[in-house]
Amino acid sequence: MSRIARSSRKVVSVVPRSFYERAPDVVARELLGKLLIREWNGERLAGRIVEVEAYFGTDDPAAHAYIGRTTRNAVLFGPPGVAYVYFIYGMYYCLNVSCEPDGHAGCILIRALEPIEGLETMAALRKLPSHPKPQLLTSGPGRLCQALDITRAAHNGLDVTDGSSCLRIENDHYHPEAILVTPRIGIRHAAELPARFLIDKNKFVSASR
DNA sequence: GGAGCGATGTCCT
DNA sequence: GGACATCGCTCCG
Repeated sequence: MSRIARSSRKVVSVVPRSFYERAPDVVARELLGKLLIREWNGERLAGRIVEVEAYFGTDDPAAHAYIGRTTRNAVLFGPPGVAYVYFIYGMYYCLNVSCEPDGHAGCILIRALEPIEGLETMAALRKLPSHPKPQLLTSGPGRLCQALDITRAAHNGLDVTDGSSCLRIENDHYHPEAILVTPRIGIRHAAELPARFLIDKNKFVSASR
């Protein structure tokens, strides 16, 4: 059985572009459990994606793509598997990944991670004391961008399907046991649409308001 | 532990 | 000029 024991250690690989070339709700559900990797000053920061939201294209009143293509949201209309980072409320960044084929808008908002590697560095980047409650590190879209030092200037337009990218998404073949679907959080328009996906019973999903 | 609110930059009308 | 896919701090029970 040693042969099985060896092969049970699955290969970790970057999630390919074809994964993102589909509808936002499909991609969102399947992104749960994947790893977000950030190479920061030679250190590897990593977290498991435990909460996401799907944003559709020009038909979705809550989506940035709703108003049509502009300089700010151009990434959404480009190829899939690209980071869309925007600045919100004068203080925070939010990380999305574009999906749908090139020319069609759509994205996934990464809302929460379960921190896996580099927790002390994340705490420092969040300006929290050493050994904080880990839930404070990456539970929330603004928080996780701060914890991984993700900014619009550095990361908007970055290819997350490139294995050499400082920001990428990998698959270690973890499968969530149960997934919950709820309405999206913090939006005015189309607030009733069930497009928020989260891993059931995971302690690192963001608190809803 | 929950509701209320202020901070603050960027984009679009 | 106003909206905004947020967060952390108050104040109150």
